[in-house]
Amino acid sequence: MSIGLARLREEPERIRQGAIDKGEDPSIVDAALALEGRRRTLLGDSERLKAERNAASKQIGESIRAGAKPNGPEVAALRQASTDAGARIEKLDAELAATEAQLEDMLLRIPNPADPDVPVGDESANQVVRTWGEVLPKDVAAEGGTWTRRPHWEVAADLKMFDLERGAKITGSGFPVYTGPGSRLQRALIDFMLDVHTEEHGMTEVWPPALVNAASARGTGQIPDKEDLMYIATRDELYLVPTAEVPVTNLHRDEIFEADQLPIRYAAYSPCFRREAGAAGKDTRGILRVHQFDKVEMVFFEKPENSTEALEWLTARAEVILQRLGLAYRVLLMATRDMGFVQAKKYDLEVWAPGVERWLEVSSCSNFRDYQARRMAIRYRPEPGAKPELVHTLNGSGLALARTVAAIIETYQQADGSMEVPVALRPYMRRDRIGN
RNA sequence: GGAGAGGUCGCCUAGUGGCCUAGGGCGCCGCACUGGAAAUGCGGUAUGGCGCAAGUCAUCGAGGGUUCAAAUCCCUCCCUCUCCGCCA
Repeated sequence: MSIGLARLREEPERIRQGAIDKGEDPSIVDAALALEGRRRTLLGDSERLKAERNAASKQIGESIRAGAKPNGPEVAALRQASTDAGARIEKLDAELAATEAQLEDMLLRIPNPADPDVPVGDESANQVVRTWGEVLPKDVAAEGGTWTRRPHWEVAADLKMFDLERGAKITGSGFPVYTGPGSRLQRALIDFMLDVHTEEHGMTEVWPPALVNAASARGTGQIPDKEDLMYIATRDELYLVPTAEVPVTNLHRDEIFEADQLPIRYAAYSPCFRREAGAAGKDTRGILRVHQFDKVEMVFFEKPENSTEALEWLTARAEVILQRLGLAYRVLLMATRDMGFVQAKKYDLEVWAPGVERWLEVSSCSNFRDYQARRMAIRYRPEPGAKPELVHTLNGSGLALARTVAAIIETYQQADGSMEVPVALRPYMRRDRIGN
């Protein structure tokens, strides 16, 4: 992912301001601009010499064909000229390569400027755009007095829905084992979400590999920036996906679409593996922060003029899932310093978990505009025969399972310790309640 | 894992050191012919960089090497296909 050179030259001010808004050092923008000037000078010099060398080589061929002796003085002089040019080219190209590497490194450190309607500031500037559903209280009034909603891990332990201790035994902490009704709930949720996105929202279902190669990890920016976030199978140089975004976005790396093929909208299930380095000791109870979880991800490839609208639609598709599940949630418009380096605009969906009395992030819906597409060279032809342009990419969870499961358990728990099954999931669960 | 074959401009294919700045066919686009169409004919038809432009440079799976010159020769790697072995 990176900023485009053309844009860097055309609107450095906006990019500089974008960096400031995201809390990054804007001086890289000027440094990159200077390097870009140097690159063009070197490139011009090198190409002029290459043209000379090519001409000389061609002339050697023509002379020999015309009858000159291959070892005669005429050919020797041409050969010398070509060799000399070659030596200078070698030096120039080495310098050029170094300059380009440096430039690329800098471009990678210039963030994608946020859209104009994104609030500037840190997380305190995040805006709650809308809320849906009833924010349930922890204490519930009932005929026989009151009862208190418990955290999901207590309910789940009684209902034998997952087993964290044995997960820790066989793998490590943060690797839950879902059992019995908990296991079926996983299956039901994945099925339900994919059905809604494909049959009702018209997305194409994808079931991608859970490991990707280095080129793919680089494409979506997992390496080199977020390498310590991922599990790596070093022996085979493969990376366990932290989200289906990685394999699915890479589906179309180095491809050119015709305009009538867009938009392309995928819904993909995958397990997600995250080391969560730096989060040790946070959210250790239950399944609020785990190293392996399941997720249905939406990934869109759009024409640039439609991406703004597409983000709203995508976010609303994730909301449909929460609404069908009957879970209270709120939509946050993330502020510049809280939204991430590569996003132009991002909404987070947070679901209310009444047992732990917290808003849990279950979806993050982003528009990357052309920033991600540039790195992966994903383009389209606006008109037949026209010059290819970068597409816009978007993605969003729809939804992440573990936290959604926690919210379901805490929302649907009953006074007697059992759990009601959300109506939308009953056909998939083939039961109305868990326990009793 | 072993043996063999192969990766060329959307698809098929030609091309064993210099008229290859890659030829032909199919498909596609434009024009001509036609009442309209088919057939036919003519022209066009990769991507990226630099340049106001003319143009120029790079790319024949990827990377490196030999050479004045590489699709072509050498080395390493990747992928596909066939056969064998192993296997959910």
